[in-house]
Amino acid sequence: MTSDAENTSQQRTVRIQKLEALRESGLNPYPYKYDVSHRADDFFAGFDELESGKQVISAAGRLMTKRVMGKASFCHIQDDTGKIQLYMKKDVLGDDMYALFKQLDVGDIIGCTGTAFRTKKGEMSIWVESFELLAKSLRPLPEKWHGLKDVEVRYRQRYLDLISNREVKDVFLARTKIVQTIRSFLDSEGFIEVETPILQPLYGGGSAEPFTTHHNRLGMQLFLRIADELYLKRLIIGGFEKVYEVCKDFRNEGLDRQHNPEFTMVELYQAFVDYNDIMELMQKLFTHVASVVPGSTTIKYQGHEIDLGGEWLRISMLDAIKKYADIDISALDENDLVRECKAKGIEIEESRGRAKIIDDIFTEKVQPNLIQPTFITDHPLEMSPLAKIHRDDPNLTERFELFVCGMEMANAFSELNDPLDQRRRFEMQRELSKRGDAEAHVLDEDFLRALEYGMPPTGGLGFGVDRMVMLLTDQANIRDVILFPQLKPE
RNA sequence: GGGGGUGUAGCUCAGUGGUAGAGCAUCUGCCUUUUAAGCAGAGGGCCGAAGGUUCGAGCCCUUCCACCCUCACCA
Repeated sequence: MTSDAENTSQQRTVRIQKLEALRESGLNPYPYKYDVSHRADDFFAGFDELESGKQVISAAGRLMTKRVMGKASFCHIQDDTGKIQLYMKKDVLGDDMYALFKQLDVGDIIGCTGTAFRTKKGEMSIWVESFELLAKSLRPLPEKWHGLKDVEVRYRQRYLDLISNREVKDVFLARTKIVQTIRSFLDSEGFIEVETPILQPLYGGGSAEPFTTHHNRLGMQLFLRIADELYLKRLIIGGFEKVYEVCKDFRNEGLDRQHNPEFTMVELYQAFVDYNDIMELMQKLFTHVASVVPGSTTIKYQGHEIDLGGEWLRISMLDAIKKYADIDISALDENDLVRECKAKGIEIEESRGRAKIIDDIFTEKVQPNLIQPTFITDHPLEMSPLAKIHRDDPNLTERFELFVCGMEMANAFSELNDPLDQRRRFEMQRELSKRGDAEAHVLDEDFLRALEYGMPPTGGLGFGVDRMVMLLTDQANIRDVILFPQLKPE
């Protein structure tokens, strides 16, 4: 992308000349404040009273359109809540101020005072008595009718996207509302919101490659967290019984429409409950959030109609793989699985361990079928180094993942609280690491020490906020729910 | 990394080998309830970059860059 001064030179030069002319005439093109009595939504909501009372009001915003018709003009200003039409009349404003108006450019920020009135066509407008330039704009805005379409510019210069495309702003307002709703739900359930380190001497709690960084004074390598799990469990050990964190996590992975290297999760941990309780909590939370945004438990996502309000499907990982891939993995070791996948034409990467192969089968054969909300439960032991062994089957764990529209939305366990078993699991991961698995969990002695003091039975959950927002706002790409998504450098 | 696509004026887009186009935006003039305001005129381009083919390249070829889609990778 080319973008700079030389490109916009003509229009920019004209605007800088206007700016200098304003300064010479004694006007500050960048004054300090403006008293706003009404924003657009207040104005429209109270219009009838404002009009009949002839009350003088003030409004401010960015000039978005401008129609000069000789001695009278119309324009629209846009504020945080909407657009208001202004009527500027030469014999009301006086010659000087009207001349100033004609010098304004679309994109300038102005404030005005005046009274409410309706035009002949019925548009609620302000009959402007005076206005003031609040900030001069030096670059032309995107085209008023088509808006800004160039995706790269939309992400790189998100402010232009937000100015030009109202529906984009609505998605981010919805995101804020969703996060608020999650918080208020968890608060009302008695959870305590906490903050744990982003810079960690060891990374843990997930299978992912981390970003590394360095602390100069301590002379040590640090990692940006890939998950919060191990710190939140330390808090459970410390006596907090219900904690959660809205956490930015970082994973050094490829980018696609469901992955951004920094993303937001909510993780929560509750003492004295198991994964069945957490499953109920997840469902309750999700349906509650949907009932606020978009406002219904029946939602549409990319052409699918999703019913969050009904019964959610539950199927064990083994049964799901039997059903969709026709493989009974419980009886098969790593070599058998490799053979079976080859026979069935399932693409897998060999010599990465049994867990990865099962995950490959699941991702390829099962996941795309999980459209309605589905809990996949009871994952094999090797896949789940932080989950407690299943009470009925020592080869499985008490774990679930939630899928909607083929997207993984959440991951939860009855948390492993047997410190000696946890040590063995870390050691299994170390073997995977030796075999070249860059995402294997690393052994965390400090965490093991904490576990050895005793952690109560605990249910834990992590879910992706970005993906939840995607689902609830019907966005296909994670970049459309992250204000400033990661891009290659310009 | 593989496959497909896109890149032309500030923005949205036309332009399949023969002088670089439109609408909006900008500048000048007219216009006192317009609303994608209108009318008349003007300026604005290294056609993503570099090579090549050709008498002649925005267009054809090669390489590169950026972005999008898709596959792979990635809980």
